[in-house]
Amino acid sequence: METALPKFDSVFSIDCVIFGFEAGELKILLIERNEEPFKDWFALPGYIVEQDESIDDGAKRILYELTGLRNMPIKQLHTFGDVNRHPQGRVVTIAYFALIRISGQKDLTPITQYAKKAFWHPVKDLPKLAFDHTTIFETAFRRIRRRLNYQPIAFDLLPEKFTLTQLQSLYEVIQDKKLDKRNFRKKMLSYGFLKELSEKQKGVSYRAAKLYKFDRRKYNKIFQNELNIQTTE
Amino acid sequence: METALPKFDSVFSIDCVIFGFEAGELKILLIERNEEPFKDWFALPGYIVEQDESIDDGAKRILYELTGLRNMPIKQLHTFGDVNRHPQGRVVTIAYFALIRISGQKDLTPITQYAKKAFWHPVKDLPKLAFDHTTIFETAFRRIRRRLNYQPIAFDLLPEKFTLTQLQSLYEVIQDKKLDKRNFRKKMLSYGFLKELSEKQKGVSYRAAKLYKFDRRKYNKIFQNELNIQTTE
DNA sequence: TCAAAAGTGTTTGCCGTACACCCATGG
DNA sequence: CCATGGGTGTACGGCAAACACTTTTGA
Repeated sequence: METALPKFDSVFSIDCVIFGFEAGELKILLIERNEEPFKDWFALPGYIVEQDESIDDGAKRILYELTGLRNMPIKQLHTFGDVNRHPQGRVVTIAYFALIRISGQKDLTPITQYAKKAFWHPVKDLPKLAFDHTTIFETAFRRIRRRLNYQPIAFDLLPEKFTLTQLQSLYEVIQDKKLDKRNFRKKMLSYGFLKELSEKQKGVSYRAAKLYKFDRRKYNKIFQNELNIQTTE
Repeated sequence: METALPKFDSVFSIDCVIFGFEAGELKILLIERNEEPFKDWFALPGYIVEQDESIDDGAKRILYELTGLRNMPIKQLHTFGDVNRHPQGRVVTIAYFALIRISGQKDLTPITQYAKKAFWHPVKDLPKLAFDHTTIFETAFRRIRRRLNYQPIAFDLLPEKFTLTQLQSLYEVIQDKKLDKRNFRKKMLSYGFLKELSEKQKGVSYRAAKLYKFDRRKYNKIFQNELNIQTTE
C-alpha cells in the first residue's frame, strides 16, 4: 500500500526524540509505523507539518497524535535535510527532543492511524530505525549528555520525589560512567536547590532513603546569571 | 516590483549569520536586498533552497551567490518556523552560522541580482533587519558567546598570526567584559596549543608584541577526549 | 623623553577527586 | 543475624581570581 506524500516540493516534517527513565534505564519513545514507506518499522514519532501551524506547534500536535502525550516541553534539536533522506521525495525534517517523566498511568495510544502503537524502548540495543532516525537519535543523545553537565535536565526524568541514589544512577546511565557516591551527594547538596523531604522511601527491603525534591525556583535564583546566557535552545 | 515566491507550500530557505572581527569590533555580514519583500532593507544573506540540494549544500551555495564567499565552514544554528515570519507565505528558514577571517582582499560581490551589495556591519548598533533576522542574529550571538568557553572558535576570527592582546580583546568583545591580562595569558599559554613565532608585530608605534599561531593539531591532541563528546553541532 | 602597550609572579580560596567504614531496615 | 543499600569526612592538588610594576619601542 503506497501512501503518497501530499506534495514533493519542499515538504517538511517533525521527528521527536523523547527520553524517559524507568527501571534504571534510559529509554526513548518509539512508534511502530502503519504507513509506507517503512511500514511496520520502528521509528521516532514524526509526521508532516501543516501549512498553518508553526513548527513548534506542529511538533506538539504530531507528538500528541502519534503517542497520546500532550503538552510535552519539547525543544528543537537539529534539522536534517539530505536530499535522499526520504525515499518518496524531498522531506526536510526538524527534530525536537524532550526529557520527561515516565509514569505508569500515561497510556501511549496513538490518535491517528499512522502509528500502530507507541512504546518506550531502552536506548541500549535500539533496533534499526526508519529513515535516518538512528542518526537523529544519536544527535539527541549527544546533546543531552553534554547538557547534563550544565543544566538541570535530570530532574525532568525523575519522579517528583526521588532519592539521591536514583539521581546518581541517572547521571551514571546518561554519562555511562560510575560516580563516587560521597562526592556526588556532597556536590548536589552543596548547590542548595534540592529540598529534603521528611518522607522516606517505601517498600524496599533495606534501609529506606530520604526523598528529595528539585526546587526549580531556588535553582533559577542561584543560576540566574548563567541562565541569562543559557536560556535559548 | 513584486517577485512572487515559486511555491507557497512549505518552502524552506537558508539564512546565514557570518561573524568576523575587524578593527577591534565583532561584525556580521549583511546584504542589502534587491527584491520584494523588504526591498532595500538590510538582511542576513539568505535565499530559498533548491529541490535537489541538501540544506548544507544549499547554505554554501546561497552564501556564495549573495556574498561571493566560497566554501565557508558554516554550521547549522536553528530553524525558525513561525507561520507569519515571511509576509508572502509559509517559509521555514534554517539558519547557519560561521566565524571567519575578514581579509581585505576578499571582495564581497553578490553573484545574483537578489542582493545589491554585501558588507560587514558591527554587531553593536545593528539596524533593524528584514523578516525575523534580528532574532536569528541574537540566537547566533548567544550561541557563539557560550561556545567561546569550550571551543577554540576565536582563532577562526583572527588572522593567522596574532598577538595575545588581540586574542584577549576578541574574548572581551564577545563576552562584553574586561579580562585580566596576566591571568588570560597564563591560561592561554598553559594549554599548550599556541605556537610562539619568532616574528613580531610590525608598524606599531610602541613596543612590538610577539606573534602566535593556533596549532590545531596540538589542540585536537590535547582535547581529544572532550572532543569525542563535543564533535557535533 | 614621553606615550603606549608588552610582558611578567605570587597568593589565596574554592572545587573536584580520591578514598573506606558504620548504620538502619526488612526479611 | 544477615544482606542490602544508606549515609558520612578528610586531605590533596589544581585552577581561577585578585593584584602592580618594569620594559621596550617609535615618534
